[in-house]
Amino acid sequence: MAVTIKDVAKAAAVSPATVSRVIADNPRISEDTKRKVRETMKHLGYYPNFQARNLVIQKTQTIGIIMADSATLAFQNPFFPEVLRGISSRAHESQYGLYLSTGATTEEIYEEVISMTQGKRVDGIILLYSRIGDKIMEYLYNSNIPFSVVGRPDVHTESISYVDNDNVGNSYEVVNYLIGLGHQRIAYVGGGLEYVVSLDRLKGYRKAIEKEAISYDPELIVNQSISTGLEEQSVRRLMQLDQPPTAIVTHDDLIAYELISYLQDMKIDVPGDVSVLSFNNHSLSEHLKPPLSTVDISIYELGLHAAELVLEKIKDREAPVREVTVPSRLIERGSCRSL
Amino acid sequence: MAVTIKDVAKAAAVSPATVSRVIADNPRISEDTKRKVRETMKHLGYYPNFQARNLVIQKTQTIGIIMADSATLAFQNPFFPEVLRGISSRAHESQYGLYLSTGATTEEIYEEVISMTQGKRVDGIILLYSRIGDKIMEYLYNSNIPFSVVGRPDVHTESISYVDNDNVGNSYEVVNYLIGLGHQRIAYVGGGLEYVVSLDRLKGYRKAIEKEAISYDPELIVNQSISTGLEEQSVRRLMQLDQPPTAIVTHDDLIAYELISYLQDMKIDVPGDVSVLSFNNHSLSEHLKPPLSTVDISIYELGLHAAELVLEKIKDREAPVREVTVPSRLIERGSCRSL
DNA sequence: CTGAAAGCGCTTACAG
DNA sequence: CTGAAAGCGCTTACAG
Repeated sequence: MAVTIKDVAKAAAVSPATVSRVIADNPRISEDTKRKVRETMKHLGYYPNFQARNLVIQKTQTIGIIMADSATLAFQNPFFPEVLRGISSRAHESQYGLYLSTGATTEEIYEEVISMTQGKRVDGIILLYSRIGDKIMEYLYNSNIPFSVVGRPDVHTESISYVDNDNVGNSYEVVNYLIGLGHQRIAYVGGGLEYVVSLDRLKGYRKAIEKEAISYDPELIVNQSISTGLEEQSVRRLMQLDQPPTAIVTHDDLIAYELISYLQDMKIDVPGDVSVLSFNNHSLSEHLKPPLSTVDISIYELGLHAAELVLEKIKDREAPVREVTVPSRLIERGSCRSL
Repeated sequence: MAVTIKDVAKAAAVSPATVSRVIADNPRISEDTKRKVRETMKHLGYYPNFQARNLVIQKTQTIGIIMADSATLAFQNPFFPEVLRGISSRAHESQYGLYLSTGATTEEIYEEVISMTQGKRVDGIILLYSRIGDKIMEYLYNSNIPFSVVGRPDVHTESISYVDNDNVGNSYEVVNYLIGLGHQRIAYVGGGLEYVVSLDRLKGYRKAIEKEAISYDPELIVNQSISTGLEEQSVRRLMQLDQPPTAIVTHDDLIAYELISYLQDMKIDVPGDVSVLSFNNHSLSEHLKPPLSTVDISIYELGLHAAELVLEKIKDREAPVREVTVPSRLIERGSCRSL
């Protein structure tokens, strides 16, 4: 079959141990034999077998990436590829590979995580979401497996490495911005309340509202499950309120445009009648009409740091837990107007 | 450390061989001992070590996924997550894992492919693109490694399993549709000419044009590299032609909307002044203004079959090469008008 | 129906 | 500076 370390050893007239040491660039091996061995490796087309190597060193040099159920819309969202690009970049730098969860349901993914960690397929895990009462995170936490989370964990927050934006702060700032433009009736269309990011943003929203002594009106809140699209009906309900919103904050650019299309169907102009503000800064948002005011949350950086954090834990299990906050910035474009 | 097959054997008072056979559900083991062993496995929390298992059976149960350089815009595009979803689904069904390339440049990715295949990290490869003169495909082909391609290979076409749309046909149909609407000056904004899909679509375009004895005008062709966005300047050039196009075919919805935004900047109305037609049917395209007429190319199916094809090759290296054509359909919306 | 032994392709103390 | 040997955690002929 493939050429092994033994073949190289024989051809180079050294022992397999020596070949192994040459691969590891062990300083105790003379330059002469290194050269000789490397030549025959090249000549024979030798490539080390990871499985064998990993088995003995008890590592895999790979990181498992767990996303929420792939059946969801989250997949349509550019968030995933972009965060992956950040992760890839950092992982590649340290010669780590990426292993992806393939399950479609929460249960399947849970099984996968157990099997990939227990079965030593990966050295650590990046959780691409933070959800309330998540079994997978709980398992990871209890098993003392190196992992990091994109998003603030709702429990054990102090003992888990994670990367996040300042979601409460961002949301506060954004709502405050709208208030500054003269808006008082501000709706919030968020992701499902099982996600910590949604809860945090809702908290920031509320803080900003109440600071101005505007009363918090639950009617103005739509919590759209992340797996379905935005429902036209929710938008309709919102706009048919006795006091409809004059501004809407939403959690993703794609959702924002879907929202805007429903508003247009109802002959409601953006930003003429209603201002819309969003998160994620999709590459398209500057080109569409209206150009969307949105918060850039540095998705690539999120991925980069998530990788950095697991890597730290993998390299040293006693490494201190770290929390990284990645910057966000509001990009003002044309979808909001002052009253 | 972790509990191994030996621990289970000891606890269940059988040999490691027997435990191994129980895991494999070998029919020669009595139901009695199977039950006993399974219980102690459960009790001890045993999970098989993949590395060890894979080392002896000489398989990995994982598929490597190679995308074009991650530095590109292709990543912003929903194509990648959607095709991945299709692949995941099929892979999960057969209990195969997914291993992702992380390199940012062609050269890095090439090195990775060699190391993941030679180093036995994966059993097979899915190439997510087909490019002219691609070194990676050439290597895969020559090394007799199981692989499949999303997109028609430009060489060895008969000896490689791949899945594709009928790109020539689709493009022909689409251009023909525009001609049917009365258009004669039809521009084509395609991806880079290094991709077979772009070449094929251009071929279909040309066929449709020439069938009507409309002369092929190179001025109407823009071949945008896939890694950069569409350049405003190219659009400007197109529209400042002596005889500017009345319709534009473009290769991706996101690009189409970027194009449309440039046209709007130039006070050119879509579809009033120019019709626009695209490929990929992004989930957003029905919601935006104008709703985009686009070709749905069944991206999910593309992934599904790509996985199916490698799996066939992995399971049986002598399995016949197959070519799968996935259906496409033109979705007429509001971005084209008849002259 | 079950076990002892060899082996997958590596690494790494230990010895020299 | 290098080698022989043991071992990582499994599987699988071979034997009984």
